[in-house]
Amino acid sequence: MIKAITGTKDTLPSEINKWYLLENLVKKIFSCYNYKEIRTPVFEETALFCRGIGTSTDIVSKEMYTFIDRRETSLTLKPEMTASVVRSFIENAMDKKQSLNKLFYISPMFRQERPQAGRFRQFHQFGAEALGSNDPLLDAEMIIMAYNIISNIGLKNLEVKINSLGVPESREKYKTELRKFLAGKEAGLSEDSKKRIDTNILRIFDSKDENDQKIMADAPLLINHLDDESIAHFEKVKKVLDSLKIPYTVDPKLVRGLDYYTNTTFEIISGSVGSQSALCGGGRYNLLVEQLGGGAIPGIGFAAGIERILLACENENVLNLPEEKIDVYVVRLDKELDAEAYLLAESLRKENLQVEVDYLLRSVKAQMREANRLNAKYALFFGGEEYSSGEAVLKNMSEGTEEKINIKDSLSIISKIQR
RNA sequence: GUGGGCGUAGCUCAGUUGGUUAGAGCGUCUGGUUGUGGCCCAGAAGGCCGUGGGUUCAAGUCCCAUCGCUCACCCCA
Repeated sequence: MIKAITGTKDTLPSEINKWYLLENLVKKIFSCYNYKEIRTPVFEETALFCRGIGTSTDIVSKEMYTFIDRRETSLTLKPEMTASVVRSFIENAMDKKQSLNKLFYISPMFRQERPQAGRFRQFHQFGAEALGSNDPLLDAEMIIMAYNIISNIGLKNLEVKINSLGVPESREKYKTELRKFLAGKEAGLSEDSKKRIDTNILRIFDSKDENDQKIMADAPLLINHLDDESIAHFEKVKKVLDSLKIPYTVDPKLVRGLDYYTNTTFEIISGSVGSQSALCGGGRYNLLVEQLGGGAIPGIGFAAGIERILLACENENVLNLPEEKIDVYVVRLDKELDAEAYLLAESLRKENLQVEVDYLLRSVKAQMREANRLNAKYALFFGGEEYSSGEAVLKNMSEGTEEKINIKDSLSIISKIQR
């Protein structure tokens, strides 16, 4: 038996309505903030992600689905959206058409990681990118939009964490200081963290190793080494969040993994999923557009994991949708009248009713069981004696009441059904 | 890439110290008088017990390998 690829899964009809609901909420909220949807190809030239995300990151160094096409070009299934959006932004000269571009997306992403709770190899994100302004109000807007969507859906066990990484100059100065602090303490660090001293020293703060945590408890914090402008920027973001009573905490140890972040970074964490608890993450990237060959244009964005949000919903027992119902089940009383029964169903469907008929030539009893299983509001008995007088029997399934109606007069049927 | 747990009907799971034709509940299908659902009752279909090898008179049960699922580490949404 051929099975779905490891780390991928089918979204079955029984769960699709939750996706619709979340996607519609996403579109509605983004539209309130005047963000416009953008769709980009699922694959791009590999070089885009190497330059955009950073070759030293785990995503680029070991998690990408990369392949060579017939023209010997290296292509990669997109592991995240920001690089693609920025590429499109530059390629389509969006900054020349309007000075601020506010974009959103809902799209599959691909990363070759080991699957676990809330992590898949093909997963889906929605997110937003605002390109063209360094206004801290936009930083706040990103956090607010993400928080609104996630809390609107009914999730409770949430934590908003924010931090500022400042600008590269102050960050480099700080890293040197952190290295000085760690000098002589390497022996006590975990193997992973020893490596991080060279690769990504900030990430040592994130370590789950107890000894690492102890050592880092006294380490100098980046947030205390920011330049004045970054501090002012961060203060303004916090002020807006305070005014709107967004329940956030400043987490000086929140270090996002991708190379392109500057200034504000944030995450929304759920306590209701497994170890992969970040439902959403984002931040400002004022250098990325230029790095990808565009102008010196500031940007900020976030991405949220749909599967993780739905998992949290399941674990918190929210997002319980009502049972699906259909309007009418046409019960065929005579086998010979199957085509006529179908045509009757068709005329009702033209009036936008949800209608089902039997395609299996089953007994009336079996058809009624089916009607019940489908939660039909009405059963319409077609055939028999009534057929010769141009009538059919309409049964209200919840009341159990029946009445004769004229078949030709489909509008009268509909008025009965739609009341 | 590393480590733990688990693979028995469509689903959730039982299967006793290895011992006859592998079970239950739910679901599906058919019936319970001629053309009527839900509840109830009766019956039926549906399993190379993940795959391959080994031990044994005998393996769903023990051993090895392999594949898959799952959770965690790394990292990320």
